Amino acid sequence: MASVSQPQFRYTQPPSKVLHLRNLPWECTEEELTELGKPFGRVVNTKCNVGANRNQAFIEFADLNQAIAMISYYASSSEPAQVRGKTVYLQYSNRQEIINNKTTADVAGNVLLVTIDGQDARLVSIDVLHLVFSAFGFVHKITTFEKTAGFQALVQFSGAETATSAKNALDGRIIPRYLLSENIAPCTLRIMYSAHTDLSVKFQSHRSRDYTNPYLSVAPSAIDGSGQFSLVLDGKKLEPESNVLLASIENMQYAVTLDVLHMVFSAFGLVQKIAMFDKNGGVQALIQYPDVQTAVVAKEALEGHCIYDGGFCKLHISYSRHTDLSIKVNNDRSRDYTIPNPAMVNQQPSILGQQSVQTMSPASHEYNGTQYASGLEQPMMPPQPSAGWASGVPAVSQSIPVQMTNHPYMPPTSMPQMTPGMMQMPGHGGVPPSGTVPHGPNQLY
DNA sequence: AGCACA
Repeated sequence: MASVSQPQFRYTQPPSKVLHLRNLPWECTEEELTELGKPFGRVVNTKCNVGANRNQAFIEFADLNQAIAMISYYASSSEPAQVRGKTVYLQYSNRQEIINNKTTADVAGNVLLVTIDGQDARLVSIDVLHLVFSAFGFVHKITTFEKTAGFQALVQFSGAETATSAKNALDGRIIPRYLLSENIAPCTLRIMYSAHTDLSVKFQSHRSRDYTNPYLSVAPSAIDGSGQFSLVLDGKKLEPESNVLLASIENMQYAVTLDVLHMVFSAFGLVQKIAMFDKNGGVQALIQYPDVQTAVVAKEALEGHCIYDGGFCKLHISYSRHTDLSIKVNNDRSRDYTIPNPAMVNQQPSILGQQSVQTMSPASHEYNGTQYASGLEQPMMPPQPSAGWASGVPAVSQSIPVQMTNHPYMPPTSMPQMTPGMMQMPGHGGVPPSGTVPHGPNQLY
């Protein structure tokens, strides 16, 4: 065998009045260390939260014999040294004194270094962090990053006072469950002071935010393929208002056709163009109005509502960065309604005609995601749109059987005419009498 | 669970 090289660790240390402890709970305080050493002598200095995991510590006794007493005691004790129920391992330190560089982590500042602990720590969004810390004062900026210590965030407050109150209240606590998805494991916050006083946030992104400057440009990485912002700031969408809306459809049990979208969005004003596309396994659409105001009203009215009863085809709407869509071809997925197209008009009703023959039971035509992709099969006829906003459908579409649901939306300014029949539709089943169908968009003009 | 920001 080769000669014995220097062992990485020496298992017997020469005595020192400084003891090295490991396997401590990270919450361990200097007071607890003092308590632990007190029975054996006078503790003159301590240092906790040492090491990358902050689970090591040092205790310095006034006299070497006191340190020896403690080591000897626990060497033969049946009860191990414990802090907060955790067994701690101790040995002589290879240093002779504790050097207490009172730096960053100990000195109160306006910026907190937050470590998020837990299985799913990195699933905690910056918005959740913002919410949690905002309880203690205005949060100026947040940055998040990954280090060896795990998923961390720097949270900037106005001053050390608010930062300290947040630290005192949140250090060691878990993020309230109701702020996280049910399937996310508990996340604990560990908080120290950072040496920073002002974070530099260049972009609004999923990793960093500057709440003092909402109009800071958005990181290119945060803009998706459709030119859409996906950020949220203070619970509000960050993107500026636009005359073009991006609608994504959640829980799409039924195929949503261009015509259904046109009908729904026409309730708030002239729809100039619609483009539908597949995104992340779902369907999204860009809907263009002539002006921003109409789009704002439509967004406010439709956001979060379902096209069909039963929570089907829930709409999520945000503003697009687009102002004018370029529709290259009029087909079942995109349409420019500003350009009269006789050929299209002739093609289009055929789709509606075929679909209008019978209604189907909802179960018989669940959206399977392949209907569009195949290109061979026409999207099947969904049950009639039935959500509250349909009350705003223009009079030309009044043959649509509209049901008033639990959350009827009344457009704040211009409530379109209601025909008596619209109000009198019975039931909430979402399945219309057979033979009813949305009018083709061409009839609106 | 192994020595103090490298």
